[in-house]
Amino acid sequence: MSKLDESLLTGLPPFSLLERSQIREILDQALPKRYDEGAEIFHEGHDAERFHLLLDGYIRVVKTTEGGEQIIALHISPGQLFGIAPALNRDTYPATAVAASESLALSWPVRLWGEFTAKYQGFATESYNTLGQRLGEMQTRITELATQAVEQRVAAALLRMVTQSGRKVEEGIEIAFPVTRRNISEMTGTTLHTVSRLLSAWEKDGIVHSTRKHIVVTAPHRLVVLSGAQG
Amino acid sequence: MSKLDESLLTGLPPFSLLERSQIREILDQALPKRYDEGAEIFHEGHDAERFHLLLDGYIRVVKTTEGGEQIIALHISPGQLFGIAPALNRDTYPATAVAASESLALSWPVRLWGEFTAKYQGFATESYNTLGQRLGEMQTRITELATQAVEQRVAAALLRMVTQSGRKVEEGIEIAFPVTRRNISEMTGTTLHTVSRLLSAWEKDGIVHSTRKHIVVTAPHRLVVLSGAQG
DNA sequence: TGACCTCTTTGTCCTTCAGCAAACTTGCGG
DNA sequence: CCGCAAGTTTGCTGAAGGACAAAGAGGTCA
Repeated sequence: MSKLDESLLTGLPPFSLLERSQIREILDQALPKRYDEGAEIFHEGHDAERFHLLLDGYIRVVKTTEGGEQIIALHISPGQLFGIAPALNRDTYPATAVAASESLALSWPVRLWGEFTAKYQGFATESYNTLGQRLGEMQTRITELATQAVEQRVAAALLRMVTQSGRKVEEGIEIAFPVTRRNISEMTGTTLHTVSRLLSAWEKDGIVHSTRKHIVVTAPHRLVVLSGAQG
Repeated sequence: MSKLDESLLTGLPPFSLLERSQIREILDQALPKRYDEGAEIFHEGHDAERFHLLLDGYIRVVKTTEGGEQIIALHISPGQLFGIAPALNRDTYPATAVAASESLALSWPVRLWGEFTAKYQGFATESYNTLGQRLGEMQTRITELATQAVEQRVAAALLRMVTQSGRKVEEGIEIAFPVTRRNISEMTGTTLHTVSRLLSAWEKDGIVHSTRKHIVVTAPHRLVVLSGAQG
């Protein structure tokens, strides 16, 4: 097995302040792994044995209710840490992580967490920044769910995915990983039927263009208006 | 001005591992302050200049939408840290804190945060535990808002307040701070009218007994059933 | 004690959206 | 190339709960 290249980590915030030799050390302890679309990286409630860094692809962090309904808590983009239960002193994962598209991630055993935060300058800070952002995002979703109508929430969810993972194509901006109507309903607390109706309507209005598991936003500004421009 | 008594902090988790002399040091740097019911402790978006510890009373952490609607994000009970923006590297408060009842809190300038976490054993750990719990609670609220009907959410909200602050009285368990129908609607994303109807119905059923700003849960188990026993 | 403000209750109407049902499309595996 | 599974669309119906309206009940302050 060939060694991982140092350039993998060089640009990433948690490691940006580190020496080449330190990055080497970190990489030598990392376990790289590829995940197929739909594959589970870790499961809610299981022992948190490793923490992860996404190099490529997209991850959905999902909670399942006892009724069997799923709620998408979070999307992870390349370069982000995830499954960082140790940062919160938890010893089980609070949610399940599933690859939204084919993905590549590194992971380390949790016992290295303490070492990383102590030894590598900027690592702890950056991790807590991430946490803060996620907390803020969750806040926003709570207020959305509590105060906004379904249409606005769906619009906001689309916009969020676009900002987190949008890539420019000729028609507009495309969401870079596969998304189903059901997925969107799981992000917004509605049904896939309602999402389908909304997307159909927006398609007719020329705001989005969608095919199976694939969405391009052609008029983001109009979506912003629909979303009620929260925050 | 008289010195603060060391026993104030002795039992509290963030300080439980510390020496008497260390607690003295910490107290000497603290600014104690009393807040009337309804008084604001800090405001969303303002510079986070201090972090706080609630000694007595109850705090509501509130977000306001641009439409002017309020959402209650969190309740703080005595012994808990709050306004800990520095833990997440934020330099502004993410929400507004209001005293739900007459309250007493200590506070320290944020520049001491780094010192506290570095110097006092257990302080950092405990803070991040708290954060983890709050994150988990927010998760729970998101799934509730996304999947449960209003009645279940209101029942769950009552139960949450009862567990966090309930005190036993002869009739049942009483929520230890003033709560209005509007407050509950702000916790559950509904209207005060709907909350009023629910409470009236429950009163008729002998599940709760409520007077103005004041709620006693007389049959908690039945409320658990109504809440759908989430989690 | 009276005026006022906040909190609460209750009624009626009406919109939104979930639930149910069924058909259609697309892609994949055998 | 066919069959099947997963994803999507669309119509219909009904119920939950938000919006609007109005009045009653404490509490507080002058």
